[in-house]
Amino acid sequence: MDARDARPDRHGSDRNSRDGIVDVALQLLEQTGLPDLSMRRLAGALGVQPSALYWHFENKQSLLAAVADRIVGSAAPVPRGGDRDAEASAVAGALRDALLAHRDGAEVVLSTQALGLGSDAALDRLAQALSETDAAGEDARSAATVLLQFILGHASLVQQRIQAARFGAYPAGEAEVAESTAADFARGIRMLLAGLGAPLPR
Amino acid sequence: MDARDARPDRHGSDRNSRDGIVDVALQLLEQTGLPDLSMRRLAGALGVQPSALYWHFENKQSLLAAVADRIVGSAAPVPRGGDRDAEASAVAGALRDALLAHRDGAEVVLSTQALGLGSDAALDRLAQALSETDAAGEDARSAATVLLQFILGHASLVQQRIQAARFGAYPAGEAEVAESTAADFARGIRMLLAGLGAPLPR
DNA sequence: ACCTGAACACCGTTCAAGT
DNA sequence: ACCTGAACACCGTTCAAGT
Repeated sequence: MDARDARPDRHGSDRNSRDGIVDVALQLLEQTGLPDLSMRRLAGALGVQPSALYWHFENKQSLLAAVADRIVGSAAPVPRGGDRDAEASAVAGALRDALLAHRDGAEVVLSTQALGLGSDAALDRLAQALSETDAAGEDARSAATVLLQFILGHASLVQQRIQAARFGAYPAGEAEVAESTAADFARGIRMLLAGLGAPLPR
Repeated sequence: MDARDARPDRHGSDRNSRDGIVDVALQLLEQTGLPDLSMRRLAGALGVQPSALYWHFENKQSLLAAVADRIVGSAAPVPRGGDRDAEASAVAGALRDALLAHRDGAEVVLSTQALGLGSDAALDRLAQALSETDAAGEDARSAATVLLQFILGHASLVQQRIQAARFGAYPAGEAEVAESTAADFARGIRMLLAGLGAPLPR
C-alpha cells in the first residue's frame, strides 16, 4: 500500500542515474505516448518527486534527447559491403523500423535532431553506407542529410496516422495505413537513391 | 482599463466566427510560437472566456487544422506548363516557403496531415504538377505523397533548428542554417525528381 | 550527492447556467 | 446562438531546505 510498491521493476539497474531514468522513460513512452509522458508522471513511476529529475537532467528536452539516442541505437545492424544501394536502403529501413517500433519514436527523434541535441548516430550510419555509392560529385554526408529528412518526415507522419487510426480518428484501418505507407517509403528511398546516381539536370 | 481594450484590432472581421478566430490564432502563432499558442491565450486575445472557443471548434486539434489550411493556402501560385520537372520543383519550393514563412508552420501542417485533418491542397498541387511528368509506371499521386513527406520532414527540422539558432540553443548562426538547409532542400527535390524518371533497379 | 516540499505560473476540456 | 463561471485534473520548472 506504499507508493513505492507501485513503481515498476527496474531489474537491478540503479534508479539514481541517467540511464535508469531513461529506462523508465522509454517504458512510459511505450505505455502512454509522448503527450502523456510528463516529468510528473515519470517522477511518479520512479517513486520520486518531480523536482528530483532536474538534478539529473537540465530539462525535459534533454531527457528526451537521451530517449531519442536509445531509439536510434536500437536500429538493427546491417551487413557491410555488397551491393551499392542495397546497403543504404537497408540502413534506411532499419532506422524506419526502429522509429516505428517505439511509440511516438519518430517525433522524439525528429525534434531532437532539429535542436541539435542527441548523437549523430543516424546520420553517421547513413553516410557510411552511402560512401560506397559513386555519387556523381555529391558527398555522402549531404546526401545522408536528405535521406534522414525524408525518413523522419515520413515516419512522423506515418506514426501519428497509425496512432489516429487505432482509435478511429483517421478514416482507414491500421493495417491498411501500415501497408500503403510502407510502399510510400520504399518508393521514396528508391527515388532518392536513383536520383543520387543520376546526372545533374540541364 | 477594461480587459476588452487590450485585445488586438480585428479590422472589421467578425470575431464570432471560425474565420475570425483563425485570423487571431495565426497572428498569435507568429508572435508567440506553437508551444505558447494555448486555448487560454487565444481566448484572452479575443477578449473571451476559454470555454467560448469550444462552441466554434471541437478541440484544439481541429482549430490547428484550420490554421494549417491557411498556411498551405498562402503558398504562391506557380505558372502551369513548360518544363516537366521545373513546375513540380517550383510547387515544392512554394510550399516550403509558405511553411517557413509562418512560425512553426511546418509542424502545424505536418501533424494536421498526419491526422488526416485539413484539406488535401498541398498534395493536390504537387500531384497536378507531377502529372506532366512521364513517370515511368508510377502514378503522380503516390509520387506527390513522397515529395510531401520530404518537404514536411525537411521543413519541420529546418524550422525548429532556425528557432533554436535564434536564441543560441543551436551551435550555428541563423543565416548559416538557412543557407545550408536551402541547399539540402534543392538537392533532395532534385534527387527525387531524377529518381522518378529513372528505371527501376534490378 | 541526491532528494523533498512547496510554490509559481500555467494547461485542455466540460458543463451547467446565463443572455 | 453564443458566451460566462466555475470546476476538474493536470502541466514544467525553480529553489530553499533537508539528509
